[in-house]
Amino acid sequence: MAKAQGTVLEVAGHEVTVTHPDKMVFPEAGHPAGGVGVTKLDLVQYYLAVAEGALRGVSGRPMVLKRFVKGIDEEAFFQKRAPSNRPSFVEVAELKYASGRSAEEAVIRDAAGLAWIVNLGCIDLNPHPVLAEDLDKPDELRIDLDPMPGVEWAQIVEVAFVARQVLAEHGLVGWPKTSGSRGFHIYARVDPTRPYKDLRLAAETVAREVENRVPELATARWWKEERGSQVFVDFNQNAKDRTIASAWSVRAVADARVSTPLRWDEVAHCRMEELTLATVTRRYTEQGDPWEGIGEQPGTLDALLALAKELGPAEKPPKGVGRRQSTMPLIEIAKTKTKPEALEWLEVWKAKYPDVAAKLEPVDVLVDGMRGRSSLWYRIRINLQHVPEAERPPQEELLADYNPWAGMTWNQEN
DNA sequence: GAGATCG
DNA sequence: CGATCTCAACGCGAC
DNA sequence: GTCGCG
Ligand SMILES: [Mn+2]
Ligand SMILES: [Mn+2]
Repeated sequence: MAKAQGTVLEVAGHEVTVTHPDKMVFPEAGHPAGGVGVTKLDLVQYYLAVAEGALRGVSGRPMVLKRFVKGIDEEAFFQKRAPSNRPSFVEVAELKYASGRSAEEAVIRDAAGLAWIVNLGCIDLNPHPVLAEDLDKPDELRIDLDPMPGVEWAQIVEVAFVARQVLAEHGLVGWPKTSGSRGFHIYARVDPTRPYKDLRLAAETVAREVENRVPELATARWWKEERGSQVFVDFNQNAKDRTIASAWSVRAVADARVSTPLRWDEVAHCRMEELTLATVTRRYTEQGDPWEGIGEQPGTLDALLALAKELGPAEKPPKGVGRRQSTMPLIEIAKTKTKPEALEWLEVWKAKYPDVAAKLEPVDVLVDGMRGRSSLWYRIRINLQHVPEAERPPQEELLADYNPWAGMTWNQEN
C-alpha cells in the first residue's frame, strides 16, 4: 500500500492494521517488560493479552469511541457514529435519541475489534449498559463513586462497602473495580426487562440510601457546591446515552492506570496507583479475571424500585425566581484556556487573599472543565462557605477572562 | 486517524 | 506528491 | 432554550 503503512496483526482470524505502531502514547508510563514508555502497538498488545476480560465488559454492546488522536494530553473527542469504512468484524447498532436523530455505534465481539478500536486512537473503552439486541433495556446497573477533592481511599472503600450492602439487600450482586482515575465503580447485572428510566431511578435510590446510611461519607447531591468532603454517588451515569470506562480499560493518564476488576477481599488494601498497564497483564495472567462470573446471577431492579417508592420523591433544591440561585457564596476567579493556567491564577488569587485561602478546604475550590461546541476551557470558582461573612472578598473582575469564542470567524452558522 | 481537497 | 483542511456527542433536571 | 454536570 502506498500510504496505509503500519503493522498488520493477525487477530482472531482477522487482519488488523495498526498505523503508527511506534507512536509513543504514554511516554512516562512503565512498560510490562520493564523500562519506560508505552507505544500504540504496546497498547494494542495489552488489550490482546487481556482480551477475554476486556470483552466481558464490551462485547455485544454499542460503544462510544473516545479518541485521543493527538495524544493523552490533548483534548479528546467522542465519536458515536462508527466510521463508515469499518471492517466486517465490526458491527453497528443504531441508537435513537429524543431529538429524533440517531447514531450507528460500533459493536465489537472479538479481539480484532479491540485492536481496531485502539488503532483509531481510543485508549479506554466506553460501552453502553445495553446489548445490541435490545437497546432500550439495560442489563447493567453501574454505581459510580466520585470522590470530591481531598477524599482519601479509606473513605471511598467505606462507601463502596455500604453500596455493596445496599445492593445485596435488594437482591443484586455488586462487582467492584477501580475506575483508573480517583474513584471506584460497582456493577450489577440485571435482567434486561426495564427501561433506562427505571435503571436511573434505581441508581438514584442506591445513592440516596447510601447517603442516608453514611451521610458524612457520601452524598447524592448533584450540584458540586452543595457537596462536602464526600464521595458523590453519581447516579446520573445510569441515564440513557451515558457510558463509563469499562473493566480492563486503560485510562488516558500519564501512568496508564487501568480500571481494574477486583475481588471484594482486595478492595480495602488495593493501591490503584499500582494497577497500571505495566502490572495488570501479569495479574490477569496469574489470577485471571475476578469478574469472570459476572453474568451468572443477574438480578432485578424490583426491590430498589420498591425502595424508591418508600423513600418518596427526592428533596428538591430551593427554587428561586429566574436564574437558579446558588445556596452557596460562590465567586468566580478566572476563565482560562488550559488547566495549568487556571491553577496559576488560583495561586495568584490565594497570594492576594492569604487569610481567606487558609480557611478554604479542598472541596471549596471548584475547577470546572467547560465544554463548548468544540472547545474546552477552564473556570475556577471559590466556595466561601468556610470563610466568615465579614472576611469574604467580593466578586471582582476576573483575573483572566478567556473568551472561548475568540478567534472564531464571524460567519459561523447558528 | 483518515479521507478529501489544495497548490 | 506532500501539505492542509475537516470532521468526529448528547441526556437529564433545574431554571 | 440554556446551564451545570458528567
Ligand atoms: Mn466516576
Ligand atoms: Mn461520574
